[in-house]
Amino acid sequence: MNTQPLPRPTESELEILAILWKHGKASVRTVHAEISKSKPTGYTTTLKLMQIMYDKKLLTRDSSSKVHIYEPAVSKEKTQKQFVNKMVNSLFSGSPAQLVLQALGSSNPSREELVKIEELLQELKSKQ
Amino acid sequence: MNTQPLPRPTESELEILAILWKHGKASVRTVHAEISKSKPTGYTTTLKLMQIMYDKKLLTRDSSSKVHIYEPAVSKEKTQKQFVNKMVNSLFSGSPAQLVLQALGSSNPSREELVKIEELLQELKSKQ
DNA sequence: TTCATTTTACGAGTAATTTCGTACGCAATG
DNA sequence: CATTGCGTACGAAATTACTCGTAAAATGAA
Repeated sequence: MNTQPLPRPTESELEILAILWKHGKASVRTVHAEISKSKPTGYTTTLKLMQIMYDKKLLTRDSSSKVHIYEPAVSKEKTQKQFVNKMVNSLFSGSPAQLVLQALGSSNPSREELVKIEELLQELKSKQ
Repeated sequence: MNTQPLPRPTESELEILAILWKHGKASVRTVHAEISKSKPTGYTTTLKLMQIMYDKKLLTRDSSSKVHIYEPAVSKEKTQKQFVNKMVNSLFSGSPAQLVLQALGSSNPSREELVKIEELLQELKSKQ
């Protein structure tokens, strides 16, 4: 039970999630250090954002010691799906294949990736 | 040469663009009628949004008659690219192929679409 | 214990997006 | 020519997202 859909993360929240998906767990300090590599921002800004994400249940945290340790409460895969769906609906008339064509067209996939895609393609074909 | 990148459309602006891409040209009345099928909203809300989009140069308009006729000033394809890029960067570590795998995985493409994707795939392979 | 440092909590300001009320113009109808 | 209906313009409120200053609690070193 209890699988109500969490709100879609905002743009800034996504940056934080990306870092936490990479690290697994981290303190605000760590996340902020990482973020400020690419964009200048105050420590308390990152803190506040992570607190909001905690309230929204996008993150969990261990507050048993002074330094709270945060962890993503949503998986990268689920979140990717959420955004892909949204995009397919709003920009690709509900057709994922159209998105695939667009994404493939503007990419330079390695041979390895091409092979993976082909495999998946064969599998889908056989299921039809 | 005046090809400065236009701002990414917001979520509501995207709904309007979607309708205009379908219709080619349309009045506020027409767009609003279409939008209010799916979500209740005031006429002047749609009007204001379209005026803002006009100011931002996302739309052009013919105001020679009383009823202004609006038209998209950005192509569907360019806009799709813009959003796909953004998404690839923020959620797929910059790898379009990862996005493709995700999108393919959660889709039920028709045989015809599968074939199109395969063709593109072969083309990419040969180019390598 | 006292002091400096690190961290969280909280309130509030700013900015962007969305919403809508109101005014006003114009044209058709009586 | 008044009235009604339909359109645009515009200002501003409401909502959401982002930013930061300040205060207070916890920690640990002198």
